[in-house]
Amino acid sequence: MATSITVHDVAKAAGVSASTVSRALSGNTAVAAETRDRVVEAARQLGYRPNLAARGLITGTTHNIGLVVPDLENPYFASITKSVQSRALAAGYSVFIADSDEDIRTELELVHQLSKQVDGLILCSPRMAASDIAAVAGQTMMVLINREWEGLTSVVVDDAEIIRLALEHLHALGHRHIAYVGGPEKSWSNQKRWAAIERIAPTFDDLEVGKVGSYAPNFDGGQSAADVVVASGATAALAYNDLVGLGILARLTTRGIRVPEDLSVMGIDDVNVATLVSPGLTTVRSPLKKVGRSAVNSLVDLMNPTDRHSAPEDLPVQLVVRQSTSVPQQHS
Amino acid sequence: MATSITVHDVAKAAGVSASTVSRALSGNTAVAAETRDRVVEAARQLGYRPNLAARGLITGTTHNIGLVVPDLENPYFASITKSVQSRALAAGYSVFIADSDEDIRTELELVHQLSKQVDGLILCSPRMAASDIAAVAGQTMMVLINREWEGLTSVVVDDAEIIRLALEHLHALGHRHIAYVGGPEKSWSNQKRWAAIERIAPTFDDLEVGKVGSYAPNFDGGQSAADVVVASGATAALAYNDLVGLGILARLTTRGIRVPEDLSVMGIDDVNVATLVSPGLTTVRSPLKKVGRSAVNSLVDLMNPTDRHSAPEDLPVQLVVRQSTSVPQQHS
DNA sequence: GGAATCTTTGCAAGCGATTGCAGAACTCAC
DNA sequence: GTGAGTTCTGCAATCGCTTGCAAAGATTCC
Repeated sequence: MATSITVHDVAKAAGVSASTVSRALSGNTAVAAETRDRVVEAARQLGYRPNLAARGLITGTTHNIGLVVPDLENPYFASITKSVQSRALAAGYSVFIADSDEDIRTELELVHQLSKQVDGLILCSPRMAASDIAAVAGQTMMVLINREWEGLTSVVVDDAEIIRLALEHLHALGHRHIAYVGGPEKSWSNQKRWAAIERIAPTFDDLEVGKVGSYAPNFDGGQSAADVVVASGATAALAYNDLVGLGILARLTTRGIRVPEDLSVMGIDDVNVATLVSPGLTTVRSPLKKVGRSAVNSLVDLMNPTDRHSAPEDLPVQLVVRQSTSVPQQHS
Repeated sequence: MATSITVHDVAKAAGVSASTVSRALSGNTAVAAETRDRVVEAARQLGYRPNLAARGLITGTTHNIGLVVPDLENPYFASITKSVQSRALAAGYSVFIADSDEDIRTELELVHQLSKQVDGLILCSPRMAASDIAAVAGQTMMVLINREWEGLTSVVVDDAEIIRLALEHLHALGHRHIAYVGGPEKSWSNQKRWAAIERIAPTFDDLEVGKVGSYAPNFDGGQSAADVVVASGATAALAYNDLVGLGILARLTTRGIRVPEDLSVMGIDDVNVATLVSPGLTTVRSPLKKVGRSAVNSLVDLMNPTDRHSAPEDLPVQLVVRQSTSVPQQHS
């Protein structure tokens, strides 16, 4: 591989010193117009691109950010990742991606690996211990998604409102016994959602919401949960997220249990696969694109304390009714 | 933010020089066992993590790689991304992610931005012009996925075999008129697949395969294509990929056209959402996880020319029959 | 015991950029 | 023509780390 060209090459070509090249290209300091043109032209001809590592060494800023997610194949995180990447590009940052594969150890490892080569980190649905988060936060700028921690900036969707919308919908349909299919115990969102249920369920007349196990937050988890849901006698299932909902749907179909006639099923998030299935999955939509964008904005604000801060976006959730929920029928 | 600790801090703490710290921690040069222990202990206590940018500056290697994909929300690329990330981590590399959003300009822009801060690049389904690829390849180590270019390493699944398996399956069921629903014109895979069809279709008795338009390689693209497929009079549709297949499925369901009774539908790739729908989508599976892993392995080999090269993996494709294909029925 | 060899360590240079400082060149006014 | 004030540019230091070289100390061998 050809050894890449440096400021010195450009300097030589333009007949100036390296410092002049630096100044001419950065534009921070005054350089004679004629000189600048000569430098710019030389740089263009040689195809010069500054070595960002070297620059970072001296300026102390890499213009890189890191994003840690539990599972890239989960469309929920794929959407967030996509919007983070897109917004970061617009803001002049490159992004390191790290998939912890739902594993706490891996997550921590990745965070450490990344923390030294980025200006800031976005942790999405982190499972790691609060103490570890705090430790890393002391060294690196950090924004949390779907988790809060004192003193740290975070972007969270309103879990309580999600739950309220979901319960309201099911209750309005006439359901009085609902099973909540829980996600990972360590998941902050899962905890928040269950807490919201315990708080909000009593506000509805005659509504009983039971919790069913803890399952992996994906299709397989839903499949595992389905039979337990059926056995619980509930007339509706509210899944931790859409993938779990889809897993339940699939398993029920296999068993010949009709949705929504025999059992209503709801997801949460409205990831883009929720529309693909039939019956379409009723769900509560989280504004994933906004979440990612907002996280980057917050992080950029954090990293450039001098700039004017962008106003925090609000993150509205919304009930999306499809075919997987209906009025409960009497069991035979 | 606390200024991070350097070799010098560790050196002072351990009562040695910076160079000794470097040697003790890297293990490349002999260091007295007792000294090493002291250094390691000091480093551990201080939580020292080397500044990789600084190291990269001198060793000329960043231990970062870049991955460019057209669409992270597409489960096909999500799977590849996940396996690339995972394998890269195991090999000691961090990965930059770049989503070009199917746009050639963005893709080129991202490649340039990344090329200066990585040891190597993986380009997944690049749409960019061959000349641009060549230009970048001159500066940065590079591995291509789903595209070939003279002199460059690439990882490709056997499109001809995919097509052969698909046509064989549909022909065996009795289909004689098949519609191929094309993906993006600039997509190398799409070109290869259609070329394979033109070559292989004639080897089957009495088989006619027509091409239907060019559609976005996603769910929406499939929905757009469905009506045209129906109008073409084909008894089976072979989609450019699973998402297009799912889009077709959804649109047909909406129109009340039964699958597979009225029309058989096949996808390609077997992305992990293909199982979620009913009827399940018949498809030809590409070994996505292996593709990602293999790309990283090749890139690592390229970047470390001295090491023993890993044997190239073979990437077997496989027909997966689900419920979306069957014997064609006579039209009323 | 002394020369030769080996091991261990520190000094200093340098990776590719940025930037404070100071000198050179130029302008302008008196 | 001289001094003051501007502009522009180069020197040299620096960021955090690695590494060639050489010196110092330890060990071996005759």
